[in-house]
Amino acid sequence: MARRVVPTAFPTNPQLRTCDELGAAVRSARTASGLTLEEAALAVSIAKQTLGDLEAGKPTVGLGIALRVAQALGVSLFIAPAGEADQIARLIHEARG
Amino acid sequence: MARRVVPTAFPTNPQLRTCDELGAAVRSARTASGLTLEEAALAVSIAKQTLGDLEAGKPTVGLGIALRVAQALGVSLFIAPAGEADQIARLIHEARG
DNA sequence: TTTATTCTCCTATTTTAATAGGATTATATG
DNA sequence: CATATAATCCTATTAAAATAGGAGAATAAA
Repeated sequence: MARRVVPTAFPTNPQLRTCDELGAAVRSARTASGLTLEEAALAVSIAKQTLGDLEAGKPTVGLGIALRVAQALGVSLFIAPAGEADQIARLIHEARG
Repeated sequence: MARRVVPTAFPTNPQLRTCDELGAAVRSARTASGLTLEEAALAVSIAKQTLGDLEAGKPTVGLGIALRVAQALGVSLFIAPAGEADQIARLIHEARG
């Protein structure tokens, strides 16, 4: 009789350009692990509203919080000079089949 | 007789874990393009101090600002589930020779 | 359809980010 | 070494993030 945490899709595009994309990834990772917003927020020591904002793609969230939450929930980030971007995006895409 | 913008190295580790790493990448990209802190800050419409904070790895900088500056200066980011992290890191590393 | 639970809003408060301007420090170059 | 210039470090002000707590809306599942 209980509503469960609803799984969402991880973004297919490997390039991270916007806050929305990071938010979607974080939400996907959180729901995949079955944690509620409140549980996850407690686990990373932030307010549930802040985590909600991050998942909603609000650009106002602090960079440190965003990186910490991403890592804690299982979202990995990568960095490269823009010149390598296309090649890397292709590599990741291919590696997924 | 003038001091020029000093080039710095881009982080070798493709994985983005900390604010410091993003800061180092941004600084590397900025200096590579020969822009001063003030010029670059003006170009992306933020205060020079904020850009300085970002490059110094301060976690307090806003996520939206960080992503916007990274993109504008030529730093590309990628995102993936943690399960793919090692494989992707290896791919990027190999692609660089 | 009902219901337990999750998520999203809302308000108020406190903390802190972002800014502007300028002073100081550091250092690449001549 | 001398010095022009970039980066850092101040101070003060304004704007906004982060928080806590709870009310309301949405919705999986029985």
